[in-house]
Amino acid sequence: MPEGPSIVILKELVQPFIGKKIVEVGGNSKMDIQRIAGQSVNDFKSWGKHFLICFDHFTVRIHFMLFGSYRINEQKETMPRLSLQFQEGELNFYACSVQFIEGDVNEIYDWSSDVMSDNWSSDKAKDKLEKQPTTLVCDALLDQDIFAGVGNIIKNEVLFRIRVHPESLVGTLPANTRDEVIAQARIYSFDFLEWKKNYVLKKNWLAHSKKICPRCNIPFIKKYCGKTKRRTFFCTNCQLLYQ
DNA sequence: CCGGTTGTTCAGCG
DNA sequence: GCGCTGAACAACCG
Repeated sequence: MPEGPSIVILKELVQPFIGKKIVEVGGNSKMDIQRIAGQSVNDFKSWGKHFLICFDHFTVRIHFMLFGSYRINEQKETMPRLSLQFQEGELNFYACSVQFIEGDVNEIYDWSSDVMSDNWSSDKAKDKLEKQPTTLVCDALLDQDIFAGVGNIIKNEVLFRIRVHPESLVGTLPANTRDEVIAQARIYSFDFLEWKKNYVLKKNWLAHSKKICPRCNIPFIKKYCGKTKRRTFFCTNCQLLYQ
């Protein structure tokens, strides 16, 4: 569920609810979710892993964290965190974080840092990377201020694809390699989107959760890398370490 | 059946 | 105030 492309899929699936009025609200969120009742959905947006439901004067931010899920016109056995009933159809969110954002969402979110956005700016990502040369590239890819939407799977796959060791220093990467990190963070995310839509995402993993490097046929290293200490799979033979 | 995780925030500590 | 660590959250897969 959680990585950026999965949120883009959700956004596409809920398009029929745009402009529709919410007639009833339920769920066990501790936020004041009843204020949503009677409101009409102006738009659905996404920023990285954030799913945004926009109303006239406020926006509901859903973050699925690690375990969150949703159902459209269906229900799960468990109590939803937030349930939106429309005249026709319903939207249910489970085990997620629900937050309210007041005012204009365009002033709060920088769309240029979302790798899935039409407004994505690789130049801004480059500027941010240049400001933190001692950051490990595995940590940089997970930094939502730089690559909003990139998660642990995308991180592992991008680094394998461009043959970069996860513990390489951002500032030591050759310029063209650094540019590949930035370019593939976006390109792989769109590959992820298409594969996920076609239910072939896992089949296309080359590194994430794999035991053997498909290029070298030697065992991958599995290590909890960087200050983010997330599971990282890499090949010490074909992924070059820059330090 | 248990262990681990596509994520983030926050308290506590030195 | 800083960075680091661990807990908390809570669902599903293998």
